[in-house]
Amino acid sequence: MTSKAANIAALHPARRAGSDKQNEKKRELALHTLSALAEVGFARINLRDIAARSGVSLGTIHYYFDDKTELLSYCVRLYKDDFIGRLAERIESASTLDDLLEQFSDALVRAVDEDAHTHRLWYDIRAQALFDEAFRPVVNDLEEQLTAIVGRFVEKVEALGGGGIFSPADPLSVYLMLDGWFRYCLQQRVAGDKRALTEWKRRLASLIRPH
Amino acid sequence: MTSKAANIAALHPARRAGSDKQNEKKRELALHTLSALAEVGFARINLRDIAARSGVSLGTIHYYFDDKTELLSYCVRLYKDDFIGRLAERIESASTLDDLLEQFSDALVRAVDEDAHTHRLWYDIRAQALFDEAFRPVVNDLEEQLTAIVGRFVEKVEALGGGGIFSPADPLSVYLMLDGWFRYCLQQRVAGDKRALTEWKRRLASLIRPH
Amino acid sequence: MTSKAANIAALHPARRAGSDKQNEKKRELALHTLSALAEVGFARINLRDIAARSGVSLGTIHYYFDDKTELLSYCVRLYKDDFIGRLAERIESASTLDDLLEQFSDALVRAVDEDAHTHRLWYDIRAQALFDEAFRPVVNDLEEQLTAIVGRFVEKVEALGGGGIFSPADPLSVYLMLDGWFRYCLQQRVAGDKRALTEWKRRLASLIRPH
Amino acid sequence: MTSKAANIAALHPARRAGSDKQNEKKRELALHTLSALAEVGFARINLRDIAARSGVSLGTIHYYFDDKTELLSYCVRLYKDDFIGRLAERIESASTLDDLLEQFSDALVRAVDEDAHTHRLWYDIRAQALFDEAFRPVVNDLEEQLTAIVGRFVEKVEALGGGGIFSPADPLSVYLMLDGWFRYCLQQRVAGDKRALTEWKRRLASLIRPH
DNA sequence: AATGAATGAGCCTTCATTCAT
DNA sequence: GATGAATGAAGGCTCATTCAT
Repeated sequence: MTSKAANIAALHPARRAGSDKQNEKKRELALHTLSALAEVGFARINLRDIAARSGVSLGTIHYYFDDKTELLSYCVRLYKDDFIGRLAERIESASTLDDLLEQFSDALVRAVDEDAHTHRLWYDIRAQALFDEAFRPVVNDLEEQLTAIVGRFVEKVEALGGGGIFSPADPLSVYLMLDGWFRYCLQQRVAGDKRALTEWKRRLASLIRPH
Repeated sequence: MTSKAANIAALHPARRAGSDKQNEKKRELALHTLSALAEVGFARINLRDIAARSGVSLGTIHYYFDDKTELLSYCVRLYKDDFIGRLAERIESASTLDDLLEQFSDALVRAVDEDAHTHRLWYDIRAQALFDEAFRPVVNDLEEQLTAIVGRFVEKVEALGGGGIFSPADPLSVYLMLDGWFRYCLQQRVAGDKRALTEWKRRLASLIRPH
Repeated sequence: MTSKAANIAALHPARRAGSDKQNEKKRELALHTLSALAEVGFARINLRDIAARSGVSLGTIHYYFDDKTELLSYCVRLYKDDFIGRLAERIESASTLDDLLEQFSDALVRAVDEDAHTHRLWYDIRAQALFDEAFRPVVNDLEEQLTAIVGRFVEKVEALGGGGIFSPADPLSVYLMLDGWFRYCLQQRVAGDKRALTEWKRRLASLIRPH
Repeated sequence: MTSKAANIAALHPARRAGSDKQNEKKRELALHTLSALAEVGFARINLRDIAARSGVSLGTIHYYFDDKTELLSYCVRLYKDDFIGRLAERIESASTLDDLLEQFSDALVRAVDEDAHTHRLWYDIRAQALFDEAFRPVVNDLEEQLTAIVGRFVEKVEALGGGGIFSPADPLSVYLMLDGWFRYCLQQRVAGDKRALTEWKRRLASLIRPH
C-alpha cells in the first residue's frame, strides 16, 4: 500500500478494512443491490433504485462505495463466495460416493432451478470482464476458486472409489464443462424451459458413475 | 401485393427483405458496428460513434435499422454466421483425420488468438439474453447452429476412424465443453495471457486422438 | 403577384393554381392526411406516416406541398369547407321552421357524435394559430364563414317565424355560443361521455323555440 | 409508515406532497416555465429552454418533475388556479350590482388585454386534451371550477337585483358563452386587433343590464 | 454518518427537409 | 413527376457523481 493510499484510508473510515460496523453496512447495501441486480441485470441497474430498495439515500451509496463498479464487484464476490462456501460444505460433509454425488449434483441443479436470476450475474460480470479490466480480478479470483472446488470434488470422487470420465489431473476441464452446462441450463430455465436441466441432472449421474 | 402495400414497403427499404442495395448498405453499417463493438462491447457502444466510424450521419443508422437492438442483433448474427460458415467449410474440405483435426483446431485457436476482440461479443450478447428477451432468438438460433456444426465435426471424426472421449451421440456436451474452453482462453488472451490457449491446442489434439 | 412569384409558379407547375391534375393529387394527399390527423392530432402527426398511408414516398409530399404547415392548413380548410358546405345545403333546403331546426341541430350533433376525431382538428389548429401566425389566415377565414353560416341560419329562423334568444343582429355571439357547446360536447364525447351531447340537443330546440 | 417507505419518499422529494421547500422550488420552476410557455406555446416548448430560463440544469427539471407532461399540467393548473382565485375574490368583494359587474368584466377584459400570451395556454392545453388523455384531468377539473365561479357570479347578479339573459340555472351555458368570447377576443388581440375586446366589454354590460 | 439537491454529459430516437437521379 | 437516400438538428430522458450541510 502506498503512503498516499494509506492516508486516504485513514481519512475515510469506510475504507478501513477493520471497521466492523462499516463492513456490516456495506454487506447490507450489497444484499439489497443483489436483489435488485437479480431482477434487472447489470445493464439496467441504477444506483437510485438500489438506494430506494436499501432504504437509504443516493449519497449514502457513494459514502460506502467509491463508484458503481466497486459496488457491483463487491456484490458478485459476496454471492459467489456464498455459493462456493455452501458447495464446499456439502462436498466435505459427504461420506459415501452416492451421497457426494447427490449433494454436489443437487446443489448445482437447485442453484439453476431456484436462484437462476441471481446466478445470471455471474455470466453477466464475466462478459463485462472481457471488456472492462476493473472486473477481471473478481472474475479470475472466483474462477480459480470454482476450479479448486471442482478439483476437490473430483479428488473425493476418486478417493471414494468413483471414476468416470473426469480426471482429477484436469480440474479446469471439468470446471469448464460443468460451467458450460450450468450456463446452458440457466439460459433455458430463464426462458421457461426446464428440460435441459432435467437432462443435465441425469447426465451428472451417468458421467460420474458410468454404468 | 397491392400497389399501396408495395409503396409502403418501398418507403422504408430496410424493411424489404429482397433489395440487394439496401442489404449491402446494412451489411456495411453492420461491419463498421462490429469493429466498434469489438473494441468497447455492448455496454459501452453508442450509435453516435458507430455513425462516425461508418462515415454516415446518426439519422442514417436509424434509416436502416429500427433501433439499437435491431442493429446489434443483426451484427452478432452476421459475424457468427460468418464464423460458422468458415468452420463448416474447413470441416467439409478435410479428407483425412489429421487434416480434419488440424483444420478444426486451427480455426478455433486462431479465432481466439486473432479475433479475440470480436468474439467477445458472443459472450456479451449471450449474457444480455439472460436478462433481455429481445436477444434470445439470436442466441438460441446461433447456439443451435454451433451445436450442429460441432455434431458434424464429431461425426466426421468417427467416420474417419478417430474417437476419443467425444461422443457423436451427444453434440451438445461437446459444444458446451469446446465453448467453455474457447471462452476461457479468450478471457486469458484478452488479459494478455496466451498460456491457456497453448494448453487448449495441445488438449484438442489429445482429446481426439488419445495417445 | 410579383414577377418573381410568377416565375416561380411558372417553373414549378405544382404551384400553378390552374392545373387540375396537380390539384387532384393535392386533394388526394390531403384526404389521406386528414385520416391520419384525425387519429393522432397535429402534435403527433409526421410526414412519414402520411406518406405511407397515402401510398407515396416521402419526397412526393414535399413535391406537392412546400412544407408541413402548408399541408396542414390545406387539410383543415378542406374538411371545414366541406363541413360548412353541407351545413349550408341543409339550411337552404329546409322550408319549415321545424325542418330547419331539425336539419341544423342534426348536422351539429352528428358531427360531434360521428366525426369527433376529425373535428378535433379545428380546435387544435385554432390553438396553434394563437402562437403561430402561419395558421391565422385559415382560422380567421373559416371563422368568418362559420359566423356567416350561423347568421344565415338565424335569419332564416326569423323569416320562418321562429325566435328565441338568438338575435339575427349578432351572429358572432350565436356562433361563439354554438361553437362553445360544440367543443364542450366534443371533449366529453372523446372521453366517452355522451351526456353533454344529449343535453345540448335538448337545449338547441328549446333555445330556438322557447316553450 | 415503515422507515423504509419513509426513506423511499425522502429519496425523491418531489414525490412527497408535504415538503414546503420542494413545493416552493416546483412553483418557481413552474413560473419560469409559464413565462416560456406564454411565448412559444406547448407545441414549441422544450425542456432545455425552460432549464436555461430557470437558471438550473436540465437534470434539475427532471429532479422535480417526472416528465414533460407532469410539468406542463402543473403549470396550467398553477396559472389557472391563480386566475380563478383572483376572479373569486373580486366577485366576493363586490357589494353592489355595478361594482360586481365592473369587477368581473374588468377582470376578464384585462386578462385578455394584458395577459393574452399566458392565457393562450388554456386553449392550447384544452386542444391537446382532445388527443392526449394525460391532459384531460387538469382540463376537466379547471373547467368545472370555471363553471362554478361563473355560476357564483350569476347567482350574485340575481341576488343583487340584476338579470339579463343569463340564467342562474344554467351556469354551463354562461361559462361556454363567456369562454367563447374570451377566446375570440384573445385571438384578435394576439393578432393585434383590439376591436373585438372593446365590443365584448360593451356587451358584457348590456347583457347583464339590458337597457 | 448521512443526505438532499443539483448537475451535465451522454444516449436514443424522431422528423422535416434536401437533393441527385 | 416521383422517389430513395441521407441528413443533422433537436428533443426527452437517464444516471453516476459531486458537494454543502
